[in-house]
Amino acid sequence: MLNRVIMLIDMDAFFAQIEQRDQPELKGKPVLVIGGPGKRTVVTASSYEAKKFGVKSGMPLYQALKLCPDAKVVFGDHEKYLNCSYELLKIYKQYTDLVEPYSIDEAFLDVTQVQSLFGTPQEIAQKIKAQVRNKLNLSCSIGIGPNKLLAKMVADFNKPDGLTIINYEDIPEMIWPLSVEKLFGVGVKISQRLNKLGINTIGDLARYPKAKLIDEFGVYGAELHNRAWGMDFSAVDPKVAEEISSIGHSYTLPYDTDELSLIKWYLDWLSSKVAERLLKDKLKARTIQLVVRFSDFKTKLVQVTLKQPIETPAEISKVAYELFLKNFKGRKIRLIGIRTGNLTNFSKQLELFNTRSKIATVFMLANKLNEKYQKTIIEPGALLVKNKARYLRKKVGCFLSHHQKRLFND
DNA sequence: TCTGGGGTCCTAGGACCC
DNA sequence: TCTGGGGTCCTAGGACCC
Repeated sequence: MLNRVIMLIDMDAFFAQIEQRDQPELKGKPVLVIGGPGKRTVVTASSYEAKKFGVKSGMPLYQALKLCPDAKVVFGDHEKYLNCSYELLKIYKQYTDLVEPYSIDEAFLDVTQVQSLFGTPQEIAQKIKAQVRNKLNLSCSIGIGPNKLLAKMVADFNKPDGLTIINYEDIPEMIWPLSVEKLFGVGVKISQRLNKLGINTIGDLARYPKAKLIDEFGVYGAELHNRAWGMDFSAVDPKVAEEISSIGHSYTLPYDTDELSLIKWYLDWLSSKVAERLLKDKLKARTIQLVVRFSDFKTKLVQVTLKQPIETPAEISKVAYELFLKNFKGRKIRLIGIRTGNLTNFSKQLELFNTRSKIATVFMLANKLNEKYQKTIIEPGALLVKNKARYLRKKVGCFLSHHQKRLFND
């Protein structure tokens, strides 16, 4: 098989860099980008000048300011960063169709097939870096490897403004000395368990008997072992990022509360934010999750899956509030959130209008009418009426097109 | 002075259907 | 009279990533 050439492009301190670009007075200074006001806010991004003091993203702001008292604190502008992210993707797509956005500031590119057009992997990377610099006045770091895993791991090597290439034969020298939590998929919990087994570096993991890892971690043990050997066969897939599987919002309250009226108010607010995004993406949701974090920081999640998908703020909030009353009433919470899943694309449903079964067509028509009048004109029960065609004709006859009438009369 | 907000994927057990 | 196995959907929890 042809050796693949995969790139991971990772923006350097993305949010902070954009702010330094747009506010020249911040250049060369430690900058902390935060999400919002409040005592409980954390650092979402920090400039390299701030990182030197030990500031990391996710750190509470008060803590970061202790480490770096002179830092400039800036409110993040997520929309601006998103737009910037789109501009970056446009640049990448000039080089290959195989661009997989991985996060707001990272993307994988498969450049295997475009080397005859744009040069060696290194030359392609340099061209992209120059273009990002010239067009957006931003710097990025690029990792190049035979698969996504290795490309991603080495992208961090020479940050900022780095360019690192790795081949399979470099794994013992470049990857194995790294501590095991640097391996993609190894977080706090798993690294603790690995450490207990005497596995501290990725090399330790690679040399550890695979069978024993499987005993300890199940199938994930085999996966970890493969990763330690730099094995990853996953493709760069431009489509993965297009399919949204859940949409949610959450909020950490300024102070812990068990007050129902307040909780209800926040659920209404969160529901409207969720509904707004559902509408924008023409989606409806069947599963509603309520997320709650208590004063002791334990987080609970309960969910319900409905027969029919919903989309309006009122519907979502009602379901979430019922979940709250049923499960968490009377307990003090510090965070509340709503996430929706089991999403169906409403525009696609409409496309199916002509090929759907009659009953589905009736349902959709009923839904549309109910929506139009903001109330239930046709109840689901009506659809079970034996002579539903006549029933519906009587009720909504004047709205039916010729085609629809024929459907009902059949 | 405690620890954000946006996601994804995996697992295990129970319900239900065939 | 005693007893099945596979598939799918749902819930809850856990781990991870940026």
